[in-house]
Amino acid sequence: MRYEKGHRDDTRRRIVEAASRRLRKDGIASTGIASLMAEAGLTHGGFYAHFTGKEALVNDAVCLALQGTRRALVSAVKKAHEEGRDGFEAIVDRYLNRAHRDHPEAGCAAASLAAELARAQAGAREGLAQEVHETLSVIAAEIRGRSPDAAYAAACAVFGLLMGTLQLARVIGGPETSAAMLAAGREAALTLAQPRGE
Amino acid sequence: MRYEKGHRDDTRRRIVEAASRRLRKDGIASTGIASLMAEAGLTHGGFYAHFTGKEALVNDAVCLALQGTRRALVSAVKKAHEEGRDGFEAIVDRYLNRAHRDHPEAGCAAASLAAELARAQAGAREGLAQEVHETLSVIAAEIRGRSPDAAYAAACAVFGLLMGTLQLARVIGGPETSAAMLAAGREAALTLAQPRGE
DNA sequence: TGTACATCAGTGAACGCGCGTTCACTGATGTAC
DNA sequence: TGTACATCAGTGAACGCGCGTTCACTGATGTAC
Repeated sequence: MRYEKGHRDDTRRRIVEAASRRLRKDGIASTGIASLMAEAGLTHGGFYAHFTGKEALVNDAVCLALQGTRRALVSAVKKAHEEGRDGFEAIVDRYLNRAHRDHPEAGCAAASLAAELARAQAGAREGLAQEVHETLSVIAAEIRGRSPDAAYAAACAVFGLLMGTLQLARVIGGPETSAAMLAAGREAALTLAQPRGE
Repeated sequence: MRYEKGHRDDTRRRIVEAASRRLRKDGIASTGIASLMAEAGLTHGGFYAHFTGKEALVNDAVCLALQGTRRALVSAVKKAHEEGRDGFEAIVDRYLNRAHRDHPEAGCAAASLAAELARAQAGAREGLAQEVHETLSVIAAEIRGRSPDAAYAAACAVFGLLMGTLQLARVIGGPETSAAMLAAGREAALTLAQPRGE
């Protein structure tokens, strides 16, 4: 067909975007190449013109998703600062809420896929560490009154708390129990970011 | 063959135990009935004499694993109390350490499978909520100086923190980065259980 | 005591299906002459 | 301006494989007579 310049890149992007949503929704093992390509409006054979294999796609899709989450946190922080609110609190509220709990396909890839990625081949998590590191830095920047190292360490714990709490809220049934989980996580996150007294 | 009394129950237990390890190691979708039965010394056809389907096995195996984790925490608490140490600190150290990070097959099922269970059919997580609730109660009992409700809410956050931190430590490469994650999680957990000043 | 039968945990072939990957092919367009 | 050819994103049949589940069957034992 000889497509216009940029067509190939557009297609690739479309596949990665579709994968990014499907992987978060269904998990890596349960997401098939054929149905994914169909979702992107293509047939399965063309997949290997864009990627060396499933591993490579997973890597790209996970990185894209993590970038999206980070951007969402950054923009929540920016908006909060503009309105004179606390940036850290904005991050927590952006992460621990019902919409995020109920829509994993549009949410944090770490919460949806961390355990499965830990089991995956190395090629599927080449970019992961860097993306997580940058997200942790965004969180650390909103923790005041500590040395950079201490703020980063606190950010690690906060991100673990957010991820873990969201997972619990998703897996434990009952709207009220689940909402209580989110509330408990929120309060704990704020405690972790408080200026260190004691 | 007409086996001795109790043989059937023994076999069933053996299957559930094998599944409990394999599921935590490889995930639900990647664990096949046939290879699981082979691991238990049987052929795949016999599976349906013991379980209505994969869902039912997953449910039993996850509950067994969570019971194991809870017992480990309870025994760590007991030992700590006998030696005059803090029970909560014992729980945290029992959960966030290198052995647990490196051996998911013998570790916490929530950390390995929470996200996948959230996607699974209802039948695969019938017993989950109760098991998690009991584990949260064990943690809550070691958080002093709060009302029962506040201690339980704090336990929710602590368990989320432990799960999330362990997952991050597993997925982020580099022994030193990973060890720093565990240390950050440990410190944060202790902060969350501290008597409430501020 | 000896024989016929019921029991039932476990066997293994077979079912339809989806998986990741390969590959010969298509066909609309840009380029060379 | 008109024709022949190269390009290459995308197609779809085919590969071997493992999946969850079903089912007719096995065969050692306990029980009934």
